[in-house]
Amino acid sequence: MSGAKRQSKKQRPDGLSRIQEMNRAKILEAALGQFSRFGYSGTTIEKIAGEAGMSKSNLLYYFASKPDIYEAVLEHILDVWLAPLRMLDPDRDPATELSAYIRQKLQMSAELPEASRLFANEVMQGAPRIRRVLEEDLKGLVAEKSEVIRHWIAAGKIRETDPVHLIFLIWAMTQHYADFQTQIELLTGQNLKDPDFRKGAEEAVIAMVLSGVGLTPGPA
Amino acid sequence: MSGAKRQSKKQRPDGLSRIQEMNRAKILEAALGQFSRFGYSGTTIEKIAGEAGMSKSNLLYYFASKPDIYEAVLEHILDVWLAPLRMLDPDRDPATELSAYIRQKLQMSAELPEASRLFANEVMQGAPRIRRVLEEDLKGLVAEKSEVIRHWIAAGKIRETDPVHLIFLIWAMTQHYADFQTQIELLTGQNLKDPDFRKGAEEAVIAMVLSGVGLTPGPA
DNA sequence: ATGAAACCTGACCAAACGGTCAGGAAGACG
DNA sequence: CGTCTTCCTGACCGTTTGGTCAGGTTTCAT
Repeated sequence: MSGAKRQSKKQRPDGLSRIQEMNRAKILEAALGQFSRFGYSGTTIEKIAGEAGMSKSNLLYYFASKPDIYEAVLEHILDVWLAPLRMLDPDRDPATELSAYIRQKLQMSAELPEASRLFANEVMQGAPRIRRVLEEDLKGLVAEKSEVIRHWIAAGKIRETDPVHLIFLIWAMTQHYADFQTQIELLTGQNLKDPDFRKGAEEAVIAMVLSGVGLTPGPA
Repeated sequence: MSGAKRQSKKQRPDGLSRIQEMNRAKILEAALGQFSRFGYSGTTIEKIAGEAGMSKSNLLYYFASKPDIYEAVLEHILDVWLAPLRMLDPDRDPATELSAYIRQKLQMSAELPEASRLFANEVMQGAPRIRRVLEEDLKGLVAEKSEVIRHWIAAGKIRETDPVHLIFLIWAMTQHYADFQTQIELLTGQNLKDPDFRKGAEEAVIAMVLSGVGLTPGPA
């Protein structure tokens, strides 16, 4: 009767109760940690539950099955993961855009290395659950951004380069710092969370990419 | 009594019988395929046995346990995997050496992508079984080859660059084509086994690295 | 040939895992 | 307060998996 419908609890349409929202978030976070470290098969729902501070039964109250959890985590991450590439702007100059893109990708590797590893894991196993997204969304996105790069080439702003390889190599370099974090730590004692090391990585990747497309590292 | 000891069968000291040699090889190959695709936990010894054309029981006659198989595969691969880096020669010119190194790494990604993926998998899970090798052998090797690069810098042959980042980025770019083979295939329909694509990858990586260290791609 | 060692098999077992279920505790609303 | 829904638990179950074992078959040197 009162004007606005109360939104505190029990909404079927879309919203979740406070408890649901909290617990689902805790589960997804714990699941990301486990799946990224131990892979799909190496992760048990009991460990996820433990990490999320609840019982296995309770976890199964929120997610019906293990595949359900895995897919939820994957979906939850994919958007974030592809966001930086979407921002490549053909109307700004390539040095700025490429530098910004690399910095964003490295930031993600620094702040969400688990996401990078989960994604790598999924792809290495043949991408059984994200084939569709890769074939459709990602393929389209890459085609679109390849066009941006070709546009820069045609305008004489950067050297002739294969756009697709360029994109792959930027992914490779930036994600490497997350995926091989352990190895990097063992060899250097540092990772992207050390500001100095991160700066070194940024400079190394940016220098390589910019000079690779025929741009001098340019002004500070 | 007879002068030379026969070597056909039953030698404890080191050699294996023909049957052992053959079956162990078949197991290791099958295990590489399985572990690299499904990870450690996602692989069952029964599937390995099936792939190797023998029964689970028989496989366990050759390797006492699953960890045993895994470690054997890993060890079997590590030498091959690190070989190219060992060959970096300070006395030859950097353009030749770096190009050759990149080509060798890409060749390995083309011919043994499973090995690359297995290695990546192991490292992503925290390198629990090859920590020692990384901390000792690989760390030493990287330090040694960093010195080579510094030597080139000091001699004015290449631009000032952080040697460790340079090595990481070469690893990243070359191994990416093996580790993310599925994604690359979904996006481009090609992989390193296509001669054209491989050539494109070689050119892209070499161009990027050489210009990254201040060398023009130079003569054909 | 023959006997011993090497090779192989199928039946079996205990532990771990994903998932179910009946029912109890806590929270929201009249 | 009462009651209805949501939230949570522990016991339980079927399957899968790594590994064992007793015994059979092949291989090979003599």
